[in-house]
Amino acid sequence: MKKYTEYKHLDLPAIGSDMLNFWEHAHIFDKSVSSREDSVPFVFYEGPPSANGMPGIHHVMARAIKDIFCRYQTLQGKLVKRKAGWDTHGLPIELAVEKTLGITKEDIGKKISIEDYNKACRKEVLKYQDRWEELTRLMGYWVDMKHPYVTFDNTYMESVWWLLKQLYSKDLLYKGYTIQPYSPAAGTGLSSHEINQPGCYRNVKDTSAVAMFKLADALSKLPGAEALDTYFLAWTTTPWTLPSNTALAVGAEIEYVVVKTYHPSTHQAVQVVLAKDLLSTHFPEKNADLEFAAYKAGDKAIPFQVVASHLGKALAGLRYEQLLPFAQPEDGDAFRVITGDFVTTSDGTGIVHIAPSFGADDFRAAKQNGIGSLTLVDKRGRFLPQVQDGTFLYGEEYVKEAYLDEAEKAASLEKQRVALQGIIADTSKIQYLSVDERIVLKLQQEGKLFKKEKYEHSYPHCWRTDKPILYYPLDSWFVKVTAKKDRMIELNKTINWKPEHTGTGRFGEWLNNLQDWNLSRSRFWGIPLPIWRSEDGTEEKCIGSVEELKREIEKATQAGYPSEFPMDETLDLHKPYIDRVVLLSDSGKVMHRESDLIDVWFDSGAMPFAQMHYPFENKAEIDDRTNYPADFIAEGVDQTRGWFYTLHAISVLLFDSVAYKNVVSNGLVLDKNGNKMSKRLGNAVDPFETIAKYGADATRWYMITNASPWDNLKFDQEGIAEVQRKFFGTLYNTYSFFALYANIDGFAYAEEEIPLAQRPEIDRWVLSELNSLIALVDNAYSEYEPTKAGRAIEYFVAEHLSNWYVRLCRRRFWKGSYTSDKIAAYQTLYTCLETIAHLASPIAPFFSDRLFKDLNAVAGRNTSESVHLSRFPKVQEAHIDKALEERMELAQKICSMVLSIRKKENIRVRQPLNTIQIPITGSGLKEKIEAVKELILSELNVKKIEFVDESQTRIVKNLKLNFKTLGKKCGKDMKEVQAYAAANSKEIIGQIEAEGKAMVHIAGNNYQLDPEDVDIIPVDIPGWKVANAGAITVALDTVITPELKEEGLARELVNRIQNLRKEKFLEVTDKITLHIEDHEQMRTAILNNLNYICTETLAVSLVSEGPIDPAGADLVDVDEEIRILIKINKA
RNA sequence: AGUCCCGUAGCUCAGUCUGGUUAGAGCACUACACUGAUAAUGUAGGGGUCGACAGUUCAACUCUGUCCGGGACUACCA
Repeated sequence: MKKYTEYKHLDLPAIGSDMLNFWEHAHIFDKSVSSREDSVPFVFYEGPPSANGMPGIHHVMARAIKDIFCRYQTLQGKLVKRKAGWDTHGLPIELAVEKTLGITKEDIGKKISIEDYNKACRKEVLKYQDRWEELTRLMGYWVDMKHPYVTFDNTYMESVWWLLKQLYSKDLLYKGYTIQPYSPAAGTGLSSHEINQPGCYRNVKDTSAVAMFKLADALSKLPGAEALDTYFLAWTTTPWTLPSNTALAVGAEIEYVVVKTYHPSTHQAVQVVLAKDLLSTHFPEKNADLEFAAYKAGDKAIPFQVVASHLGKALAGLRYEQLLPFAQPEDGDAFRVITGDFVTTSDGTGIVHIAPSFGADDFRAAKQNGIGSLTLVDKRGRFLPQVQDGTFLYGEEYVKEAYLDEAEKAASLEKQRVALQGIIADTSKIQYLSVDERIVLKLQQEGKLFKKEKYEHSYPHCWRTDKPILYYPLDSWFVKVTAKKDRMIELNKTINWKPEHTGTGRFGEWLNNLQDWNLSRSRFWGIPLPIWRSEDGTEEKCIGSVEELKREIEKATQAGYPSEFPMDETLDLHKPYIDRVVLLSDSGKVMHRESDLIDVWFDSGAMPFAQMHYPFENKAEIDDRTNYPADFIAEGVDQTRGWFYTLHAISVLLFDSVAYKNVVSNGLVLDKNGNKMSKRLGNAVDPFETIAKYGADATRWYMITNASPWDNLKFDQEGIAEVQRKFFGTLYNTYSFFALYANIDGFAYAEEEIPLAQRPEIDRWVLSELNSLIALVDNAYSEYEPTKAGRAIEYFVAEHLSNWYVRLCRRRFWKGSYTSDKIAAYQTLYTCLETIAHLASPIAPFFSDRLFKDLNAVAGRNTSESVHLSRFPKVQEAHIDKALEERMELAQKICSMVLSIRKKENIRVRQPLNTIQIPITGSGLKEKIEAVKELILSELNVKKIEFVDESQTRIVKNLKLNFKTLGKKCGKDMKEVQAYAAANSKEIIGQIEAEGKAMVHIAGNNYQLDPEDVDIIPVDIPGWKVANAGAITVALDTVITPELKEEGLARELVNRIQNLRKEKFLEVTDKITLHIEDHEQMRTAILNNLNYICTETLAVSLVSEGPIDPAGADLVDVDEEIRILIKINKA
């Protein structure tokens, strides 16, 4: 006879390692895939992590979510392949290598060859691969780590090249200018990632100026304006960009005013244009009343007067004279007013000076409006030679003071002292004047300056050189995602986002404001852009495969341009090797590779295709859509504009399809105080330690059930301990209880299934609840709501199964012979436990499998080797009986109320009582209670329930208004009706009970109260002890008759004997003989309950005798007054 | 700066979509009970201006607006 395994105590970490062993030896994961080879696929994509850092606790969170739904779908019979992946390129890796080697970007190619550098990167990137694999294993995340995709593999890179070539052929890949953060001091562009490092933004004081741009169009285009010189006012904190100005931007819906005033330096009458909202910051209110005629040159108070007002969009198209004409833009129709959505009236003048070369917004706005640019600053941060006038500017000057060293400053100062004579009174006294300051001086001289001031603002600095950065136009390759913007938005609407707002909000907004994707990175370790270009830039070729590369190399070689590039097994498509390839254009020109790498985000976004080396292998799987798009992906919410976006963009652009149908974006894992975890702060939680201490199941369960995955999780180890106790402890206890008695009775589920109809109410109830639970959990998993699933399982186990079913049914398991009632109890409990194993297995894979295997090792009901190879339970609709569930809820409520009365009256449950009374309200209440009467009586240790007709006048009733119906009826008089009803509740109750309605008169209005407008609730039965909750009231007869007292004593005695049995380590099944010392108060109690006492304690004989020998006997207190000796012997 | 999320008991969270009667759980705390599931369990208690203000409504934790605090992402702008 096989026995259910019984355990000494619950050890989740041990169960974890046991099950890991079993899974590995029996190849359960492989089987969970191979056993479903012919089934419908459920496509999952693993977002590749970068293994150059240690995995953290948040990875357990993200991976638990992935695992849950993959396991669930496997239980549903789907084929769920999961290929692991590694993200291996990119800046974080390069920066880590630079740090390790103690070098900077400038050293690469000098102090260290690119070859060696990239070798170091290749090594760095998988530094912690074994730790990642170990965590994956320990936490029970099932993913195929034996055959991962690796983004630095040639096959992966080849697929990426193929995708790039598709983009190229579709004209979706182009070379263009973009404005990027650029450090002239370091001579390199910076990524936004670099700029966002702490300390890069610093407060600096710059000279700001409001410049005057003279209207060049006819005044008739500005209705209402007078016949005066007219200027647009625009503010800048970087006057050095003014020579490169090519446009002015206004807000389309912002209101602008034309103001008549006097020029601040020429003192001529002029008109200026600025935003109405900012009028008062430039023109003090008090000057509005000044007489124009009274103004004299040099007066401090300058009169002004608004002469016209226009919306920004009406100003669009107006032309102005170039402010500082050092050079002309080569293309485009410059020096016009345009509109821009970025224009605000928070400061300045509401008119923005646009220098397209030195600002991202500027560049975009200029491009959209067909306006060319001027880039009058070189890459070292100096003006071009033509920016000189001999007086203020001397050509080839650094535009930021910080770029000059002391000697350069001194030399420049000498120049200034000469050149500025006549403009500045005593030039010997001046300090070095920055370019900004001199431009302001120049504007003032030329009558183009409205105002100047020092302005403090935060400005980004280069983290390597500490010098201010510039925004500078650089050559870059772009993916023209804007060409498919509408389609991307449209297809996004078909994606099921969890939570929804991430898709509509964060992602949707991002798509609505889509910009072309800058693909270029001037780095070393990444996928090289497969584009070769002729020196003059007129011809180029995009290579889409290794094969094509080979052909082109051969072609060039034959024409006399051999490349030193091995095409054998040492092939490596990385730098520096690929840069040695020289190709020929169609017309025979030599072409070299564009030096950039591609954005690492393209690598990961390409994974649906590149992980399969598409289209060079596995072509059909993509083309026939069996492995594409994904049914499900999941990552942190920080990937919304990262991986989620790049997947979507590549898919829509090239395959006109979504890349994934369902996506879960989880929130952050914070420390228990809500702070971000970081190694630096020392509050990072080590996932290995956590799993070792609590087990993966408890960790996963805690993370999933504590909060929805998309909310941030405040990770507190106490919470895991609680889950361990509350959920796993309770479930384990329930199993232990089952195993204990099933082993005694030899229950192996060998008997015929006892039909539902023949099982007692409580069995049918728990099975009904169980099937309701299956439906709920199934639904929650299928809708990607793991928290709801977990919480429902938890609730069922703790409340329904353990605290009610097992507690009430205990006697059925240990009492009496092996009857059909007992078998029904075993079958019911078994079914519950096994079902829970299935339902919980996606979240708690270890414990669930242990439970499943322990049960089936004896019962053999389910032949699956592991719960993870089984099928998800089917809801048996016939078992669900909602009315029964309601009845039981009612029973629980009544029990809890009566227990609270007992508590208040200080009558222990062991003391039997005679009667509870329940006033019957509403129809069917009596029948409902009748059905669960036995449970209530035994739980409460009461003899009988009496139902009291509610019409009995002795019952005290309360009137409660139904605001939902009455609110509609009474409207504004609701409050008064309420007050009236409170004051006259007796009359109203009487009327409604007698006539079925009651009338209320308020302020001339009559309102009829119908029975549905009120609840009449019995609250008290005078002379009884009562409790009420909602519409239910119960009363308890607390009189203890002599019979009841005896019965109570007998129960106390049984209790003491049971305790003695336990102290003496008797087996649950051992029979005993009893000798009880005679006591007058106990005499009749024992006599009248002899049978009861003997069956309960398994006594074959009971002798009550006079004084007994204290030797071998125990002295016990039966109650406060009775102390007797009891002797127990094993029979 | 923009977009989005969050704010309910000491802590972790339900409830808000669809307004209605006394805002609920668990943990923690206190007291008492129960106990052949026992490192479990029950009952009772204290603990809440539902982030603030305004609006809509007979009625607002719930709807609307503004703001405050925390967080994420994106951008960095005259």
